[in-house]
Parts: sequence; C-alpha cells; structure tokens
Amino acid sequence: MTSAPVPVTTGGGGGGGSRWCPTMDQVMLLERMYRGGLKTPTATQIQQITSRLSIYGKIQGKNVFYWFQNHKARDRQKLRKKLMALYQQRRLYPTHDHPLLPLHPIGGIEDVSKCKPMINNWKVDLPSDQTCKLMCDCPLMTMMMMDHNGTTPYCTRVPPKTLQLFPLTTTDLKEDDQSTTPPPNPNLLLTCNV
Amino acid sequence: MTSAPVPVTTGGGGGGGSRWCPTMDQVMLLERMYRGGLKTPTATQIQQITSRLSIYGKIQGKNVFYWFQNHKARDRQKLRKKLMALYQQRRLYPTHDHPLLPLHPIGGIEDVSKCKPMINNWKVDLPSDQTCKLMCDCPLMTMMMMDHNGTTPYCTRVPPKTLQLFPLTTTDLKEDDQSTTPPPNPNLLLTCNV
DNA sequence: GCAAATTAATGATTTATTCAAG
DNA sequence: CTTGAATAAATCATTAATTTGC
Repeated sequence: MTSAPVPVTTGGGGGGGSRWCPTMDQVMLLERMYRGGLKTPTATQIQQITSRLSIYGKIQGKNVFYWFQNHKARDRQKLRKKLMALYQQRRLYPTHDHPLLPLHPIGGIEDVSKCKPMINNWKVDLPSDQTCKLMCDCPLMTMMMMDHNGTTPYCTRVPPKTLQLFPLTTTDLKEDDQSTTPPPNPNLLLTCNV
Repeated sequence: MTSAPVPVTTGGGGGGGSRWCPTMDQVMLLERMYRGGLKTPTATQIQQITSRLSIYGKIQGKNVFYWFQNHKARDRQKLRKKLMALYQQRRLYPTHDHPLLPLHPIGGIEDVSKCKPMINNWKVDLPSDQTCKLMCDCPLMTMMMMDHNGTTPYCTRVPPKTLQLFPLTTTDLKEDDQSTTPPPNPNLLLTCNV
C-alpha cells in the first residue's frame, strides 16, 4: 500500500492515510478497558470493540489488536526499565523472587548439567547472616547462561566468589573434528580482589 | 497490506480437528516454494497458495501463514545452533566480521562510556602474532553488555586478560539514595589461570 | 512566528519464544 | 520429538512534539 505516499489527513480521516490515527475518544476508551483489566482481547472482543469505537472514527479490527499488543508490551518495557535502574542503583542480587532477568533453567555454557545445581545452591551456601551484606556491598560478576534450548545466551549477575565457571567438558558434537587438536582445557577461574 | 494475524479463537469445540494436519502434497509444495525463495508471502500470495493447496485437503490462510513463519524461524534456529556449536567447539573469538552475538554499540553495565573504547580496542592491543593463539587456545570470558537502548543486556565472549570490568562510577539516578551507604567500590578483576 | 531539523511516540511488521497436540 | 498455534519481544516506519536558527 505504498502507492499513496502523500500523508493526507491526520485524525482518523478518510483518504487512506498510511496508518491509523486514533481519536482522543478512541484512545480514552481503549485505555479505560486496558486499565480495567483487558490485556489480550479475543477475536470476538476485538470485533465488539471495533464496532463500538467506529462511531468515533474510522477503525479496523487489526488496529484494536495492534493497540492492545503494543500497549501491553510497552507497559512491560517500562516496568523492566524501572527494575533495571533500581538494580543498578542499589546493586541488588537478583534472586528467584526478584530476578534481574527471567530465570530459566540455567547452566554453564559448556556443560549445563554440571553448573545448574551449583548455581541453584549458591544462596544456600552463604552464611545466612552475611547474605544481605554480600548482596549489597559487592559488585556483581556477570555469568553467561544458556536457555533450556541451548539457543539463546543470556546473563545474570552473581556475587563474586572464586568458582569454576567453565568445566570445559567436551560437548558431543557429531561433526567433523579432524581439523583442530583439542586444547588442553584449562579451567577459567574468576576471582575478586575485594 | 501484508497479512494481519488477527487471532482466531479456534472455537475449540466441535467441527474440525484441533489443529491443521498438512498432507504430504501440501508440505511438499510448501517446501518447494520455500526453497524457491518465498520466505514471507504477502496476504495475496497466502490466499493464492491456500486455494491452490486446498485441493489436497482442508487448509486455511492462517495455516499457510504460520507454516512460513515457523519454517523460516526454525531454519534460522538451526543455523544459530550450528554456529554456536562451532564457536564453542573451536573456541573462536567472535570478531566484528563473525560475531557470536550481534554487536551493537557496547559498554559496561555500570558506565558505558568508560568501557566502550577499551573493548573496541582489544584486538588492536594484542601483539598481532599472538592474536590467533590467544583466540584459539584460551577459554573466553563473558561480558555483559547493554544494547543501544540501555534496555537489553546481552553477552559477548572476550579473551581473558586481567582487566577492570566494572569501573563502578556512580550512575546519576535522580532517585532517593539515603537508604544505603555507598560501598567501598572495590574493583573486580578477572584473571585466568591458564 | 515558522518551518527545517531532531527527537520522542506509537502504529504496523517481523522475529523469537513458548505452549501444547499428536 | 516434531510442529502447528499463539504470544511476546524486537524492529521498522510514520506521525506528533520539540527544538533550533532565522
């Protein structure tokens, strides 16, 4: 639909502007419904809303669909930004209750099974008295994790103890391997000079 | 207009099976089109394909839409997995030409401006002779980055030198800060015992 | 005041991830 | 485990605010 590049009318007007421009009334009613708890309307609800709002100006079902998608997404985005700022400011330790990033089943990058229990038990290992101090007073290290599909790496910040991050067990890849000699697999340690 | 994926509530009850089950002929033809280069059909193309394939069995436009979406996504996913496996197997150093992850403008999590030039100059700092050795023989450390919006952290792996990761300059957030006394800001060093 | 130039909002698409049927 | 379906996240693109120099 690029044949009419001239941006004709604002305000939901007729001529086929390149995108929907909601009227004040439409936005107001949409926001009221959203705040009322309607986050993901069904197709039926979308159609009802569309016809109810069409008396205020041109509108299509997909406009309503997109509006709710975008509004929800941008709400979450704002929330994430706020949480992130708080975490950075206070240097909090992300827990399972308040994760900095969503905590999927986690594991080290080289061998999931080895790292996962270690990481999950971290908080337990700490003397319960010093936990809070460590959480607040120490800079945090960053660890790379892989999601459970092994496709998407993500990070979480952990208190800097000396620990073995990469067990470096060889992964069982079925590809050709004659080109490189296996490196001596040194262990990488992270230490903190606090 | 391209396809508008307005959700269909699937009614759930009665009528058809709960999800589309493509016939062999349908899959074959879809794959032929895909390999022929059609990755994201337009709404018009989807309708044409749908009617052409409907002679082999029940099919809807949204089935075709989803098929192409999923096929494309899973192709990319397979590629990513392969690349990731190669990187891990060979322990390659991700460069700007072959990044392990997309390289946006990067920076440390605490203070972007301080980290960015350091990171960008890493390769330059290395003696050009030992670059390859370091790239191949060392396990890589992981650093947390923030994307250009400051919203999404992501990781990249870097050769383990001893370096200052978190300068820990105080960020200028305008919120109240009387609750916590500022920590002594120790520097966190990462070292490698190769 | 007033447009050209920037920046911020937000509608629309595309891509990634997750869920669940078989 | 595969894969259709659905949702969420990321991205693109256009429009409204706004700044800026005149």
